[in-house]
Amino acid sequence: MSQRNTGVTVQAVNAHACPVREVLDRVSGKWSVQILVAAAHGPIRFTELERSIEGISRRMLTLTLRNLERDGLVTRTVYPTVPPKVEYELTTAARELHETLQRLTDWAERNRVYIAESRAAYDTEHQPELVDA
Amino acid sequence: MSQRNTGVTVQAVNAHACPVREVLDRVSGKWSVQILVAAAHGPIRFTELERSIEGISRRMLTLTLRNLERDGLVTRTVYPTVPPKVEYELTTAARELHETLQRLTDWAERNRVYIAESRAAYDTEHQPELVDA
DNA sequence: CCGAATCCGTGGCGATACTG
DNA sequence: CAGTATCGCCACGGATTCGG
Repeated sequence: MSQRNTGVTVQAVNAHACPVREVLDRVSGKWSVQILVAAAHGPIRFTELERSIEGISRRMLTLTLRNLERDGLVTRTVYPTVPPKVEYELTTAARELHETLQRLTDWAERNRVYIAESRAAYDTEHQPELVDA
Repeated sequence: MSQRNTGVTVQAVNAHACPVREVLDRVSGKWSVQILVAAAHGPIRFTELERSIEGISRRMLTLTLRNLERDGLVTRTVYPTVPPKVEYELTTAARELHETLQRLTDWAERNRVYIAESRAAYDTEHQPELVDA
């Protein structure tokens, strides 16, 4: 729909080039991963997510969930009870993604110290402005 | 601590919690991954990177390289020749990261169609604004 | 050839308030 | 309980210009 997309905004241009970017774009959000992790154990309710994630706002929780749902990574189930109840659950694709992300976690933990030291070293040499003056 | 933590800006709060975020934060940049990929084959010069990446500006190439260098992911070697020559090379840590990222690529390629369809389906149901008015 | 410095637009995200 | 709507900040990144 809508032939006149004046913007095209990356997507078509970039998407084909590198599939990694595609993944990263949808995981690089500030909260996406934490939601995936929090929901990894099984179906979880909105408020439970909100409390288990610490620091997330209602707004961002909603937005991120919507995006994940849109990408087919979570399913949203509404129970029309008296106090509304909504459960979110990871799809198969998301669970596979979650596993893959754990490889990254491993890497991060193995290299965390190394990176920290690298930074420290770099910052020491390249003193911000030390204008010895 | 922190008398006036008007912002605190993530970091201290988030860093410890999830190592994945740490990785993502330094890979989520628009160009980081592409640089890692481009430099995966071996040492590569600044201008070579600039041309092989397509669409990157000099500024972003420099900035991203600096960050990667700071994190100990690339080494920067300057040859004080007449026309300056600078080569960038991945460190061991970066090469391991690069491998890990390929798992993500695999996932992306396996689920690319699924995601596209999910999006299409979602966008069809949740008609943007169809305000039938 | 390899950068650094400046200006500026875009959008991700937080804070707050309102709804069914 | 589970959202939606509105606002405003600011980091990311693009364009351009200057320098060794």
